[in-house]
Amino acid sequence: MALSLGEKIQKHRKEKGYSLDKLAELSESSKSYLWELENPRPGKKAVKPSAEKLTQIASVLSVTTDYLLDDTAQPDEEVVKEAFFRKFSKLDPKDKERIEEMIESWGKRK
Amino acid sequence: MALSLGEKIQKHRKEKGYSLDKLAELSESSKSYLWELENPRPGKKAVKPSAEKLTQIASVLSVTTDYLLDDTAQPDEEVVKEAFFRKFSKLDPKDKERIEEMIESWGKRK
DNA sequence: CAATTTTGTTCGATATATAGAACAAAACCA
DNA sequence: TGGTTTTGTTCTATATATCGAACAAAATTG
Repeated sequence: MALSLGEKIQKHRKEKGYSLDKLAELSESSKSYLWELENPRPGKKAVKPSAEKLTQIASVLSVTTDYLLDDTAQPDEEVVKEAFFRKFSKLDPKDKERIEEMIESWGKRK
Repeated sequence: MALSLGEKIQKHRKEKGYSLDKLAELSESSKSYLWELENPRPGKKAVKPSAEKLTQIASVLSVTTDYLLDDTAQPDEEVVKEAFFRKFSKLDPKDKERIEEMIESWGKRK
C-alpha cells in the first residue's frame, strides 16, 4: 500500500469530513495550497510543505508528522518493533554499533 | 529544559561528532543553512525548514521529526529507538533478513 | 611561532512554498 | 428546472527556504 503524503492527507481529511476550506481554516493554510499538496500535478513539480505547516496539518488530522512523512509506515508494526528491539538491545555495544553502521550504509545504497 | 529546534540539531550533531559541513553532506543541505537553523539570529526571522529537509536531518541524527518538532520532547531512549527502527524498516527485505540473522546469532554468542 | 586546514559565519542570488484571488464543478434546494 | 451555496481547481504574486561563495575564527601541524 504505502500511501503518498497527499493521499494520506486527503484520506484523513475526508475521514474527518472536512472540506479543503475547512482544513485550511483549521490548519491555518490556504485551500489552494492544500489542494496542491493532495494533488501533485504530473507537469508541475511536487510541493514540499514546511515542517511547520505539516505539524499544523498533522495536528488537525490527529496524526503524527512522522506518520505523514514515512513512506513505509504500517499501523500494525508495534509488535514487530518491540520484539526486534528486545533482541537488539541485548547485544553488546560493539555489535550494536556494527549493526547501526550496516543499516546506515545499506540504507543509503540504491 | 525543552530545547529549541536549533538547539536539538546542534546537540545531536555534536554528539555524533559532525561538523556543519559533515552534517550538510550527509543530509544533503548546505552548511550555511544548517548554521541558520542552529543559530536563529535575533534580528532576522527564524528559518523554518521544509519537512523534507527536516526528515533528512532527523535521519542522519538518528531521531524522529516528531521529536525535533515537539517543543516538549526529551531525547530519551524511545526517540532513538523509533528512528533506528524506521531506518531498519526501510531496508529492502534481503538486507533486513541479514540484519535479523546477525542479531540472532550475535545474541546467542557469549 | 607561521602556515595550512578545518570549522563556523555572513550575505546576496535563486528556487520554491504559500496565499489570494478568480474560475469551474458539483451539491443542494425552491 | 433554475439559482444559490458549497466544494474543488487553476493562475499569479509574494514571501521565504535554501544554496554558493566569500570571509573569519579556530584548530592543527611542523
